Amino acid sequence: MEIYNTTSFRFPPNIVSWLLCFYLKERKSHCREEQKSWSIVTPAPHFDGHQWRKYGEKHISNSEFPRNYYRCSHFKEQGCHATKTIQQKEGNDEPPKYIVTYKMHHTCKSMVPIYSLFLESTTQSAPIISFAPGNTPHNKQTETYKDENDFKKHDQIISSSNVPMLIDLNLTIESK
DNA sequence: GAAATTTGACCATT
DNA sequence: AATGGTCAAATTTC
Repeated sequence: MEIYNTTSFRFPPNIVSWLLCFYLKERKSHCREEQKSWSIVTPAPHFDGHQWRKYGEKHISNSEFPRNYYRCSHFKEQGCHATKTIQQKEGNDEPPKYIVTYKMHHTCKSMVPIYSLFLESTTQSAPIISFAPGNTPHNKQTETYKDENDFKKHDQIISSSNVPMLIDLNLTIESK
């Protein structure tokens, strides 16, 4: 087994927010089917494993920053009604933070997973998160967490790190 | 030329 | 009338 290439990329922190969404108390209500909208705060509001199409922008009264409106890119072909808004949080955060508010769950099947990220989950089954290089089909996952203990381990690692929640993930491509 | 974004108009709610 | 959400034509980007 010979390593011939190593890539490192910064892992967007909203994944961490999503994990916390599942494992902190409030996640229970946030992730219920009947929940209509839920929000996260993140410095990286765009990467959440789904493709979005911007359809509007509004200035909000008493807000310094405009609010951007996105809907799922598969709205037309697949009738997916998931939407989100992104608005930069007031204050001089460095890096800036954004409030991302989601409405409706995805009903689409994502055709082109960027890093095959599965964070949608029912409350019954444990969520599955898998990372794979772009364009790689799901059977080439490099990491899969599928049971709760796995997740708790992951969660602890994340929780023990300090708040700038950027994780460097080494992607190692190996030959036989 | 297709697909995504920009941007003012338009609409609904209060 | 003010506010926030959506539409859609024009524009930009790939």
